[in-house]
Amino acid sequence: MNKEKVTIHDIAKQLNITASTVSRALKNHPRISDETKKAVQKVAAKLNYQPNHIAAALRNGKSNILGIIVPWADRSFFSSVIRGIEEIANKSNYNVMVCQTYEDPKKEIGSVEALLNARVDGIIVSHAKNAITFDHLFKIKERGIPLVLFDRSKEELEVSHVGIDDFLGAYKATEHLIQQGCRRIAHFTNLKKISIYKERLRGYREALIANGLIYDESLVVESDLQLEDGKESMLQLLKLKDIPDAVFSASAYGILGALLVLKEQGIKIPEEVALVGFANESFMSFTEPSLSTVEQHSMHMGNTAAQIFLDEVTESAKKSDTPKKFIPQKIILSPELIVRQSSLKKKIN
Amino acid sequence: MNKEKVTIHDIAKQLNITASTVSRALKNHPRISDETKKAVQKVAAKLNYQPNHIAAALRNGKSNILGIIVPWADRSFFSSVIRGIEEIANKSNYNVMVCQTYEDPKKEIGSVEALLNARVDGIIVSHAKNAITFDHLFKIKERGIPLVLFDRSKEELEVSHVGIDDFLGAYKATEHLIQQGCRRIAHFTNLKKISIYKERLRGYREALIANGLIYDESLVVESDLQLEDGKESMLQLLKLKDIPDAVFSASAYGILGALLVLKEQGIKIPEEVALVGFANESFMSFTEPSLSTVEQHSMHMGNTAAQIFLDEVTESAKKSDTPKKFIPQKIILSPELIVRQSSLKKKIN
DNA sequence: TTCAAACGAGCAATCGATTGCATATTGGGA
DNA sequence: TCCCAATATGCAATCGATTGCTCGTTTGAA
Repeated sequence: MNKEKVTIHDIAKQLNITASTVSRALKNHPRISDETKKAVQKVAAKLNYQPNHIAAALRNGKSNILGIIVPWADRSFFSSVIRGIEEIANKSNYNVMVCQTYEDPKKEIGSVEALLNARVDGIIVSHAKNAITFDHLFKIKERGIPLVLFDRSKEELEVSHVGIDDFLGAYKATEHLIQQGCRRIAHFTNLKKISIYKERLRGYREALIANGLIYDESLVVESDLQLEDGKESMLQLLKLKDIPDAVFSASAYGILGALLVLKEQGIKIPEEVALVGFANESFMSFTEPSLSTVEQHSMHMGNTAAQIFLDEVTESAKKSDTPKKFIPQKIILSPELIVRQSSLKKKIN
Repeated sequence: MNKEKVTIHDIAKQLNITASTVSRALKNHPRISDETKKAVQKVAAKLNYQPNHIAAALRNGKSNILGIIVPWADRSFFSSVIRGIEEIANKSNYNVMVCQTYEDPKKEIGSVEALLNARVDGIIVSHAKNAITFDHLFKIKERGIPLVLFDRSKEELEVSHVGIDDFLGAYKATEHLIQQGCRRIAHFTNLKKISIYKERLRGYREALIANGLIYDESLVVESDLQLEDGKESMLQLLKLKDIPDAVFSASAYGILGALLVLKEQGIKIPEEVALVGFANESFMSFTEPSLSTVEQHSMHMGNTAAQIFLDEVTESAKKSDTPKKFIPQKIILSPELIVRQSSLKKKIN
């Protein structure tokens, strides 16, 4: 029933010492005697004292909260990254605050605002695909708050980033399709301002060329890469005189859309059209046929992003006599091709 | 480059007024002249002033953060609920802080601790299935912080709760299977301490009895209801002399496990075994055949939970001369059966 | 003309933890 | 015995926003 707040002052009063001493005792300050420390701990426990982090945050200028902004928290890619971030952050006593933008640039700006207002100590972002400006991200940097981007990045931002080698992932995927005997490989892409899709497109293209195939623009379909977009794109491809014998989508939901359309039309996968997606969403192993895709090591990506953040805060905590210019880290993880039924024409012996 | 913090004092200095006035002006206090208000707003904008919510939080004793604890944020049920909560909470200027427990009771206790330390203004929880004690939840109540449970509840807690009518959902699902001609209907359940599974089991049982079928314990399989559990449970059922002609699972992943096993064994769905799950995970419409299930109106559940929270904070904000005992609200939403291929033996005309 | 009410803004305390600097106590060496 | 150095705490300011109370001006009604 001790309904309300127990503060260090209450503890101090009980022991006839000051709050300063209590504060130091609780933080195991070397100048406090062991005797006092024990006494303080005992009383703290007895009164069920809970430190007020807000007060500490105000005084210290840090909240021990790490902000995360993602388009969707329920995509398995993003949720794994979040989990990876939490794993590392929690160990260093940070809590995370997750904001979803639902790919809406306005919501993204609002989220940045909210996190900044909550005085988070750092922000990890994978920005909305159709972001128009990046002023809000610049703002974070200007405020001196560590900013780490993952997956989707923006060169101009001069900020740390962790992603996968999108080019390589796409290259591997495309090459795999070629090895399976496909010759007219279509690609679903998104041509907005973010580099990952450009890189995937480039990987696709280079793989074609390296294998003596031509890069045919009519086989490259641009969209938002969601489920419905994937369906439409596939329908569009089916209207061609000469339909493709494979589709490599830069997204998971995109390839799912293709799969649903093909099944509806009674087109055989992978015999007539082979499919490979990008990102390892859980549903991809449950579809019929199961979907080949490019695994992005999302959990590890989260770990890495969190680690970069931690490095940056501890770095900026050091009083830098030499102002030491900030060098953003760019970390590129290696993707892995996961081959499932949707692209396996040949038997593996 | 105005690297650091602009405070109301900086604004005050520029205008030769005091911080009090600035504070009031920004909050549109009636006792401040319009002239002053405009001047303050102008300077605030010019200096790019960002209010420090932490300071306000300390002073006001409220952080405007709403904590959410869920087992998984990437299950579509939970992520929809979270979205529903955010929708309402954001409108009232609350930010949410989401913690995942991964069904681990220890993590759940840690999450409560973390949220309490962050001084959240309320906590909305769907607790871990295998929770052993509920002391941590009691603690929230004792601290006078609004607590709302959703989906999974705990009677003893005397706390507001929003859920669906699990009994009815299960009843409908079971009755539907019976109408489709199934006579030996198995059930996947979880017999831990939470009532939702008990209610679903009861709904299943009552539906059987009401339709003149017997309740056969050997057809009720208990597990953790995850994907692997579903597989094992199905395998177990297949060992019976007389295998069931339908399975109704109290979870989505459980029924998916059943589906995968049945397909592997070449057993036809729904002809030989019909399937119905619970909770509308997105993958359920992509499987082959697509899976029938019970929709829980998750977004609406989130809206409701957030609304209850808002009601409770504004309620407790009123200085209650009459201490007015707290009456927890219990809100039960109505579930909806979604019939897909996995349970549709008869043609619909 | 007079006085109280209405109005606008300032003062200073407060929220709780933290921390640089000052102070008090003790002990040991010269 | 004296003095310096540890050692253990206390003092008071600070972080930034908020708010009850006070004080000086206006304004309008009697």
